[in-house]
Amino acid sequence: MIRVLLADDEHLIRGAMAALLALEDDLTVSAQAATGAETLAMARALQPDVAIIDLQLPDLDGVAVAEAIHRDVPSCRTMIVTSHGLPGHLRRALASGVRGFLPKTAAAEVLATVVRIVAKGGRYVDPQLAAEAISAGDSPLTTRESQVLELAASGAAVEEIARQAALSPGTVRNYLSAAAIKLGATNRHEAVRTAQSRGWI
Amino acid sequence: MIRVLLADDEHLIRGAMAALLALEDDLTVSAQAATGAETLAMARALQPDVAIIDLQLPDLDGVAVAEAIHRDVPSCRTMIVTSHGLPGHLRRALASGVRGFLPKTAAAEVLATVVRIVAKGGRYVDPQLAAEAISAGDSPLTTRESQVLELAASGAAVEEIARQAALSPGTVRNYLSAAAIKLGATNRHEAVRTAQSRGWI
DNA sequence: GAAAACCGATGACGTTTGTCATGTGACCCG
DNA sequence: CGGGTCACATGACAAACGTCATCGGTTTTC
Repeated sequence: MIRVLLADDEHLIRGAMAALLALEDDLTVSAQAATGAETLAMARALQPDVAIIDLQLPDLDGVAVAEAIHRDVPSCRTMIVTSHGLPGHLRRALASGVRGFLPKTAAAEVLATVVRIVAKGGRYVDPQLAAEAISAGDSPLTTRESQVLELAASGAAVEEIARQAALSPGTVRNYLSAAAIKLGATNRHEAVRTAQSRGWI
Repeated sequence: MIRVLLADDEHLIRGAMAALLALEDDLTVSAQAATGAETLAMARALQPDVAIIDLQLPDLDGVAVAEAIHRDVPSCRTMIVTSHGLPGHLRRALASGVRGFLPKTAAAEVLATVVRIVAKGGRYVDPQLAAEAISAGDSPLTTRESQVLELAASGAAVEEIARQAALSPGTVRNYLSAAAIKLGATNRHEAVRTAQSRGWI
């Protein structure tokens, strides 16, 4: 029997997925969590075989939770499910040892299959997403460009960004300009949207 | 037996919700749809008792689908489920005759209950969301302010917005300025974010 | 029928951006 | 050790933006 930990902040969805998994004879949902901290605590306490983690959790990023689980509960394999299938997220997830990556647009039937594959130590990535991730390539932005662009994502003015990043306003504008050029955008806001759509910030 | 039509573009979620509803003896999921057009076609063909519609569908807005169903299949009651519980959406939905409104953060147990209430002709709105909708109030933006702000949401420049809205650039700036003031924002981008967070655009 | 909104436009103003040239210092790699 | 990349900064200029005053026309409302 494969023991599953289910983490998703949307209660309705979490319950629905539990119902879906309950249909399988060889799987059992032994715990559910709504936040990253809760997920981690339950993984430690119950040592499940597989943790299914939503990428968007209120406190922590799903990938960060997975990383923490790998560190604290090495026997527990992890897989990510997400609404927004962004190449950047997939890249980050795989780099941190996540074994399964499934967009919520995937067929309902595959969920149990992927859980079994992951439980056995295998890997599964949604084929379409994998293709996108390969064709999208890696982020062309430097560390600082990413950071500044991330701060710009909230719509803050240059001065505000400069304060938060402890940089001079002129430097901030340079970084934003460089990022926009690399992303083929005509201004910072377009650049923010592009970077977000590829999961680079 | 209450016959349910389930519409959600995320296959995994749709399947999971179907599994959840299948646990109830008095409910049956008679059809599933992934797009607005599909939903409408199935509602016409099968005349279900209740349609559960996700707010975000690839082609049409969930509320628009509900409206079309009310027109074409008056016997079918509708309810909306959504990831983002925005007051503006709730307002729009209720105005167009939707009888149930549930954020996906609601408890899984209530789903079947709400379906039964709606099937009987009753209404159900998530209490927390209702409170937010009341306290948030209605949009202070005029038609044109909303429209221009919506175009600005994509990060387009004033000239681009002016072209798309068939307005002069100066007029666009006036509307954006007025909208920003009404929303207490210091620039258009902050205004866009504020308006989006309240479901006003 | 007047007042109050809203729509659309223009011109002017100061501020904020985007862009470019240029410089310094740190670090890594061949 | 030298070249390349990155981080950070400054100064300068043109373009875009935010704001305000003001105008005329329509619709809604009291």
